[in-house]
Amino acid sequence: MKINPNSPVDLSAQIAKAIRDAIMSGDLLVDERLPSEAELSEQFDVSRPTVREALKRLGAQSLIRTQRGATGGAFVNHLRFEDAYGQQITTSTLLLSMNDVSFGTACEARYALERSCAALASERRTADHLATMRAETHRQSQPGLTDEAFCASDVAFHRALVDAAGNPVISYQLAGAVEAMQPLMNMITFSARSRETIVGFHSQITDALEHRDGAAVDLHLSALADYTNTLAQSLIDARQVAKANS
Amino acid sequence: MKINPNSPVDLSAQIAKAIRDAIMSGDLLVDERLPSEAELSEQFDVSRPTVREALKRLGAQSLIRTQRGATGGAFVNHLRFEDAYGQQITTSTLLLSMNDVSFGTACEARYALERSCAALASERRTADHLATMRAETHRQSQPGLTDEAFCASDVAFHRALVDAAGNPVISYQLAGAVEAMQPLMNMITFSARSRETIVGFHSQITDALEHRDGAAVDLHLSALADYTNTLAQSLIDARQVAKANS
DNA sequence: GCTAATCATATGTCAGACGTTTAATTGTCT
DNA sequence: AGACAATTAAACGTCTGACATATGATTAGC
Repeated sequence: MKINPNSPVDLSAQIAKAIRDAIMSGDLLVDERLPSEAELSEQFDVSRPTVREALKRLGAQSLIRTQRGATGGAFVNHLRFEDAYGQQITTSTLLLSMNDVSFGTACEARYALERSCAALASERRTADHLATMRAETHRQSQPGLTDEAFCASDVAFHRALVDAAGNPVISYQLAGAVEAMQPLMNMITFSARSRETIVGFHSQITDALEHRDGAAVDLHLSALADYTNTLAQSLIDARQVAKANS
Repeated sequence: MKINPNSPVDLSAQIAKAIRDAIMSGDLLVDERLPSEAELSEQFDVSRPTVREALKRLGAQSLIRTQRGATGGAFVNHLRFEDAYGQQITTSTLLLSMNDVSFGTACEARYALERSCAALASERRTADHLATMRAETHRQSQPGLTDEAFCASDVAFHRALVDAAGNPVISYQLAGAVEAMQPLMNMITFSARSRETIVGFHSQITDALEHRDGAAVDLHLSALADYTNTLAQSLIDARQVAKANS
């Protein structure tokens, strides 16, 4: 746990790494209080601002939380799945937008992962999950819905499907896959007619889930994936044609 | 994007959020240079240390990178999949260790997600993937291998399987699922005999992949999942019995 | 014994300064 | 003119010291 002032790496980065390692190795337990900033700056032989920068780094990763006041300080954070969702979605969104992942690749990943919970969801789905999915499907059939609201509802539908698998690890992993797709879907304005088709798929999926027919859920998900991909591809082709004619 | 000095939220957190939003909305493009720390502190009407804390937060999420020197500054980072792996693994590991996820739940998630790429991997696997998997399987059959090295090789085997699907989004998502399991697996010391069984499964999976038989890959993965889960369950039961007798 | 004022502690923020890195500019020599 | 060396300027990295603010603990007073 040594800090090298002559390293090309920032002191605050070294300190953050040292503390992070201590947390991951179990040397620091959940809810345990770290030494105060003044004490840390003495231990690491750096100034308080440097320690603070290190703590902010850890805070950005939700590894610690800070509290002001007499009994305050930095505490090892109990990382919860809900806390990790947001970061997962942020990272996934940026990865997709910055690495020119094709719509096909993203779509393939999303549905491949989502299909993996079809069987589990069929086993464990509750009436609540079905109700949510039906409510969202109904919302999607409303005529006045904006494209944004439709996409949000679409995401909510698939979230319910994933959550129905009853496995928090899967829900966490798929949060990025499902929700990061929304910006990509927003790029393609679905026509009113395609909405009807999607609503149809959603109804079929929900029906299959109600009958606990995992194979059927998988089948309809695959069909939805194919439809989405084909639709997107045709729009992309149309754009290229328009571009070539201009 | 206004900063409220009277908010209960830290100024540095507000500034970080403002810049993060600008990056995610596309107002700041990849490799674009942010204003210098001095300029930012003037724009947001805060001191330079506060701006720096905000920048460290963003740096911890790999959203920006900083460069010293005359043409230095903070630049919007081109987030790459490889950069995101590490954070994904760190977060997944902590989530598993802090939320007393049962071995069964973690195992179920891991294999459910991994099976989702069986079909794709069968289509796209190259000779390279097969070679890696066979090499790792062979390494696992060496008698002198430590438990740690065995687990590392196990992870490498499954990484190759996932990468064979040829979809970077899937590889990224499964990095956490596969690699975060390693600490959990380390907790259970596999006997020499169970190693043989696992090597057998690995050989079957590789064979199926070589014949591009996705269904068989899926089948053997399921069998491996069942075996792992049963083995772990029996060890946990044995511990409880020992505990009750002590 | 209970409430209210005080105190101590620790984080949040600021101001100013100096060191270090790095690239561009300038200057000199060939 | 061209190549190399010295200077300069911009920007981040770090330090010192201070004040503000929040909050639990202590103490004083009734």
